[in-house]
Amino acid sequence: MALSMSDRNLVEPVIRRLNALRRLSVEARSSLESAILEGLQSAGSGEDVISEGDPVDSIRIVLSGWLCRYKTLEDGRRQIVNFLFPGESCDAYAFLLSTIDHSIATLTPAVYSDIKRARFESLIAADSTLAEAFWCETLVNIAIQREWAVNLGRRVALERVAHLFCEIVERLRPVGMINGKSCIMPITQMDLADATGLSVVHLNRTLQEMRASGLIVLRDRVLTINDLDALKNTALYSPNYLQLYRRGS
Amino acid sequence: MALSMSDRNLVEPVIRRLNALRRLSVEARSSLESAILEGLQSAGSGEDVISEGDPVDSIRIVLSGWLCRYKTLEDGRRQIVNFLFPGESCDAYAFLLSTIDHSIATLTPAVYSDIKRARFESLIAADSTLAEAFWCETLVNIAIQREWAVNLGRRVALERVAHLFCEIVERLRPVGMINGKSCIMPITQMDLADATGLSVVHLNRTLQEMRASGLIVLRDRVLTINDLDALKNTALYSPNYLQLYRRGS
DNA sequence: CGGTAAGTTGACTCCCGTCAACGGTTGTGG
DNA sequence: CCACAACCGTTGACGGGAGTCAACTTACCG
Repeated sequence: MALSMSDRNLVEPVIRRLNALRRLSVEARSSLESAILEGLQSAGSGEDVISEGDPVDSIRIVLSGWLCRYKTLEDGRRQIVNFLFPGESCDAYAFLLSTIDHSIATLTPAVYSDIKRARFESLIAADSTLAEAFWCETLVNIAIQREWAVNLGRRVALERVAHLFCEIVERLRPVGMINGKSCIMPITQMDLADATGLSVVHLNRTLQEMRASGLIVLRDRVLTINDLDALKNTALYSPNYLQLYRRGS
Repeated sequence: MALSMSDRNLVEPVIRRLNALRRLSVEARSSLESAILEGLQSAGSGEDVISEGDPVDSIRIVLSGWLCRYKTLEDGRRQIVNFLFPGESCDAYAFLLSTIDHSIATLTPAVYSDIKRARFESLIAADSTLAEAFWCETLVNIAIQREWAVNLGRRVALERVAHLFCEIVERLRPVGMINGKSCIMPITQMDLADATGLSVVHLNRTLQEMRASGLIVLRDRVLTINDLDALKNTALYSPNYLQLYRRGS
């Protein structure tokens, strides 16, 4: 696959994200960039990137598009347990276990990099800071996962959807995907329902309610939040779990 | 603190658990045992071991008793996001981030070991297999966390409680805390409610229903499951996420 | 013996799921 | 160019699962 300038632009948020977790050396950054560009993949919308039970032998890094981790019950009920946004990596180190316990799918057309285990291991062996940065990302992911449990277990529908929107905004911001008070919301209401543990019908009604009260504007796949503090208040949102700041190395 | 034979017996499940994730050398096992015995702590029931926002500078390993990870909303709603059973470790490597996003509390009187960061780092630096074993535990924890999201988001009350019981049994079994078809259930219905995202009243009614249909026997803090397969069926339980088997090293 | 925590039950309410129908948009093929 | 299907969003009607409030019992403990 030929490299283009736009590919390079896609890689930049990945580096920036990891660099925010652990300051990376110039060499680490460039070797990471090379590895990412080598494994470039693209996928259409609604495709499984990896399925529950598959053996894990590579890691993936999202460059553009939205993906999700999800699990399904025997009878078809689906729960999205997390989103994967541009700049985020999936399952670094997951190959330490034998198989994967959940599936990952694209929710939009997406570009990502698939880095084989051996390649990844040599990458992190050469630079312990890089290894730590990936581990930090994993740890932040557990924290997000915990907050999702709180969201699903203890918030009512309105709070739940509000909280999800707050989190999405805060996760998209550092990768430059927020324009002023708006961002693109490229997924369906069914996806949002599966992420919040609601039925599609009730999710739709909750969105209506949020529109009516002026909490959000959502039209033509664009989400606008005029008063983010108000949204955070109704969500009982507390940002500390996202660890959006750097720890002293 | 003087060492006793019973302390040694408590450490054994920890070693066994980690050894199941990665085969440990004799030296690794004994150095781990020493580190654990050095940091021995005990706590009464209902005590916070670490609170949300605290800086993290040590890891903890549970030797006896039940603990939980939980988060609370401003208005007091509590969600237990995971349990910590004997043999399990909390937050190995969590010090890579700055502060902890949730609290950990004892649900029963407990004995655990508190190993300082420096001690832990020298331990794993000396043996990479040990380091990997701890990472595997962390990865299994994420998988459990994901399954909890599914449980809270997509199962109804009866399925939810049934699933929790299945998981508890499968996690207690490898550390020898299942006697035949029974185990001790040392926590209150409020704890179970907070773990399943239900109100205490509704959890109580769900337990009644499970008792009436013969799915469980729960009396005097003893849980008996006569037909585990039946329980798993009503829970839509799929065990793969617990990774209870060893991967080829 | 009083006080507190845990478990249980009834009554009532309402949030949310289910079922169903309808409109708008997109894309596709005849 | 139009018919048709498929997908998505929306709305109404209805029912039931789960929350809330409150009272009562039992056990335990100082």
